[in-house]
Amino acid sequence: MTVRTRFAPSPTGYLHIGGARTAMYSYLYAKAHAGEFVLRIEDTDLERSKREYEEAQIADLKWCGIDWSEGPDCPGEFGPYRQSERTEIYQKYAEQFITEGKAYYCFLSQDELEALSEKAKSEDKSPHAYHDKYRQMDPAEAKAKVAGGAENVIRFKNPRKPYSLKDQVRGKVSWGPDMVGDFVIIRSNGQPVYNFCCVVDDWKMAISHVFRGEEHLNNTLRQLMIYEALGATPPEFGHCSLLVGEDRQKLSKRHGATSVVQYIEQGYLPSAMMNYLCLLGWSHPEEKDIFDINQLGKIFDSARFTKSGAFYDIKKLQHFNGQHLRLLAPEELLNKANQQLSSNDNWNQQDDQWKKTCLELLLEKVNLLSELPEHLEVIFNQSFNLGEAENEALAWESTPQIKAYLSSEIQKLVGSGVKSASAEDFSGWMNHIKKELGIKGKPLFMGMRVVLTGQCHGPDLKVLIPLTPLEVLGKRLA
RNA sequence: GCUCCUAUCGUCUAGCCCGGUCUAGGACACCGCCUUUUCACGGCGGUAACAGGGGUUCGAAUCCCCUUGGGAGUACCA
Repeated sequence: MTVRTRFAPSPTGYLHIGGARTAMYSYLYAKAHAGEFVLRIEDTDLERSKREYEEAQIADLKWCGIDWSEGPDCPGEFGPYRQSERTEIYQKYAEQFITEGKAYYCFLSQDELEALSEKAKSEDKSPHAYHDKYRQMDPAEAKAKVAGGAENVIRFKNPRKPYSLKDQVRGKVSWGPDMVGDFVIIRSNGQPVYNFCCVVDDWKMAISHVFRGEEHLNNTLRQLMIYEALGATPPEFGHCSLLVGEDRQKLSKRHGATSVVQYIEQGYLPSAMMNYLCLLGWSHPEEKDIFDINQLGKIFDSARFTKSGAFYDIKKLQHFNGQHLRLLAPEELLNKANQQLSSNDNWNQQDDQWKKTCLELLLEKVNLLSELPEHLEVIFNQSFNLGEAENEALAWESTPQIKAYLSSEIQKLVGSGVKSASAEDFSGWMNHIKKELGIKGKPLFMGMRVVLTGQCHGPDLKVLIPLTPLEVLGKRLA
């Protein structure tokens, strides 16, 4: 049997990092088993679903490096891949359930429903205890009522018996007979409800393995009932641990940046993002931490999922990003940096050789590409705030000599029409200061640094100075 | 309330299924040292955990029970 997994987002917002993670797990699992991965859009909530969100989520998924062989944008033999385009299918099975006595029409109004829930609650019963008022109604009578135009929903007739499941991550999970009531499968507007269409789709699309967040664990009970009513064999389920915030609650917008777009904008690398997310709820058999998820291959199997919720730690993500950044090939790094710095004139005016040298110099200082502009300041900044350490270095008696010498040297170079100093120029200056002025050690290095950059620390001077325009150097000395 | 899930350093986790090799390993963060005549990168080292209580056993992080904590679900959302 071919392994077929799927990711089934609702287009009601941007792709969430938790969604990206389960999508990745499903994708990796399919890849590990030479299977197929499909994308299905769950847009049965007409009010909240938007086509623009569907497009955005597809773009975000692609950015993550996740690819599918079937989906709304590349239909296969199991289509259509949008639930809003599959209503007749759901309708058909709902009607089948009615004729088989596995579901029934319910005419409870919203108000009645609320009153019934209140009543159940006050009697210390489950809220759904009285939602089955029409369960025993004569089917012919109900049908006539529907034909007469009475507003109705279709409720599934709970078999009221225990169910259990062998979950790929949780092991055996079981439920007692009255955890849920007779739940709605078709709304009064004719639209099917999640638990129903999810099952018919997973079944009709021949999905073999379902990986999703733990918040769906209890839904699985309802879904198991529907599989049974359909006479279908349920897929394997794997309910992954939740991503949580600092308060240990399910990650949501109030915890900060939770959409993958936000990380795209902040200049994170997809490889780092996926690597980090992958390790939040799964562990590498060889305890590797930095890796390319696409090289995982057969290593990715469901046995290594973690059961408890994982705190989403941006600090650690940043570390992963830094690691992946330093692993990038120079060409690739240049491309990414060009994207990140597309509006930075100082950067755009330079040639590729300059940029590459510069990146090599600055890379060790950043975890994020978006930190590059501030580090570029050490090259282009013309005014600066002197701190305590800088003032101290400027007050050394040797520093004014260095400053005077360097000023005249730079003046000379400018006069000769050169735009920047060469590495030879720089070592020449250093030798002169050492030999002719007799300054060495800390006063030499720190003196040159503070006079040329206005700071006591920063990147390697002998690489930095040739990158810096003489014009800037001149202004700083003045 | 009810149902389900869950519990190893501050955080992510390895180990648990198949008890002894665990004076519990790695990573982030933090601290120190080395490297760098600066900062960072890198290297080395340090602080730091088996929720509690009962069993079972010669022996338990590992098996069983209870307690406590945390989370999720309880919709005509997904």
